[in-house]
Amino acid sequence: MTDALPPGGPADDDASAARAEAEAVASPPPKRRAKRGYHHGDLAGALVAAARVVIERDGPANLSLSKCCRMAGVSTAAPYKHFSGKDDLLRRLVMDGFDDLGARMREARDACPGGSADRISAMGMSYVAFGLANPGLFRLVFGMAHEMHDPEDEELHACGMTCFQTLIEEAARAIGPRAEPEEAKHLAVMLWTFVHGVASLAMDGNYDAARTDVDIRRMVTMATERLLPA
Amino acid sequence: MTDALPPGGPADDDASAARAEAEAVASPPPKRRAKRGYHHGDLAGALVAAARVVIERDGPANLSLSKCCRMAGVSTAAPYKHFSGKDDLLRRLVMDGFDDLGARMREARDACPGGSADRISAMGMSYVAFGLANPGLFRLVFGMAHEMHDPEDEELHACGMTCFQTLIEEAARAIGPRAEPEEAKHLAVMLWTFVHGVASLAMDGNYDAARTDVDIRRMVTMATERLLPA
DNA sequence: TTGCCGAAGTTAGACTGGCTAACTTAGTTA
DNA sequence: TAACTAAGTTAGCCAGTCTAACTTCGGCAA
Repeated sequence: MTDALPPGGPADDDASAARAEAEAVASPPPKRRAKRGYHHGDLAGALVAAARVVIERDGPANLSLSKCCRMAGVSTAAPYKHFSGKDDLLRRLVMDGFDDLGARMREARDACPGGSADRISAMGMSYVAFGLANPGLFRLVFGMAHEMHDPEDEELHACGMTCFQTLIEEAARAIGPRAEPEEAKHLAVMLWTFVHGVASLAMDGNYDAARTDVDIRRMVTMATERLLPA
Repeated sequence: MTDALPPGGPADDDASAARAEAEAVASPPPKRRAKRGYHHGDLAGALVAAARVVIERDGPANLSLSKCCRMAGVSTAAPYKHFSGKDDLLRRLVMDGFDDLGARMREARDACPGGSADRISAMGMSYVAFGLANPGLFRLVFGMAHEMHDPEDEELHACGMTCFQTLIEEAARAIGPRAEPEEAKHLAVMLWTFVHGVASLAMDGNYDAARTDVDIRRMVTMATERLLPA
């Protein structure tokens, strides 16, 4: 991969968010002030923050509850007072991830002065930027999640849907006022598919591996234009 | 996800290949005939076959060497006579995966009577079909592999490149005789990106999760047409 | 034919990680 | 201020990766 990401864009926001979270790992927040002795104050939050750090540093496969515990300075049995197990902690991460991603996409859309095509490109870029800034989380959200979570988990499902819905709305606007719901949905799926492909391949280093100079912004813009119905 | 896959197509070939391998797990091949006593005969092959079964049944995250050992009927220390460790076995799977995928793409291309666009669509469909038939392997090949393998591993890299090269050639043919190498490469990346997105989202159940009826064949054909330069 | 050598198994065990049970600590509330 | 409860702790089980040291067996050379 090469460039194509804004130097002060959402990617950096994400990175600094992760950094801020990293600091929160060891120290509880001001509210609910505990003296940081026997009781942590906000262990659940600290574990989530630690997990986000580990997941990016070592990859989702190498995330262990023990590591998170060590980072938070508690025993390995402590998490079970807040989560039913490792999977439950990961579920929390996935839901937060969906929320974050959705927020960034809406931000990108709202900050875009252009027409529908531009807004869709901007949302696409924010999707890709999110993946590149949080590859571990992204993989967790779209990949591993299905291996371990109940497909009937409606709360989790709703988080993902909220995200997708934003894109469907914009696709409907691009088609025009006479857009049929199914048509907009299909267009949204196609656009989503493309940016998801970009994010996945870029993230996993496959563009690098293919030794090809890929200008992500150019490619997303071009694909959006071509995929939108004439 | 819904349909869009040929009932007798490559997906079934893949499935039956997996089944054949499953049978090979416990019994050594005729060559190098061992009496199946102390010595296994082809433990390396049996472990790879077992891993392919487990990876699809339980997901890559839940693959354990121990499980493979149990399936092959050997002790947990036995694999270390053939592989340097779990990662080394996975490396073998990834290389086999690339080889398989490349072979299927070339088959699809050669079996296609139409023009360039049709051939590219056919290759795309075979890529998606491979992902759907071997989701665990696909995830391993394109995802987890980068978490654990040396980026300098040239042998592994070459396996992936062979695959990608096939698509570049076809992209060049689509552009025409005056295609510049970079142009063909960029087109190939874009096409690859789309089908990779399709495979990833379909595989992980995200189309289902989005509660959208997606006709994969139609979408791949349409996207290929639109993404090819007019 | 025999005997030795090496490849391919084995058992035992160190170490890590997930998770539980039983206990302890300390903040809140009557 | 006593008791209740939330949120920690230690100890320990089980599964998994990997190593060290031992055993088995097949093939080859004397």
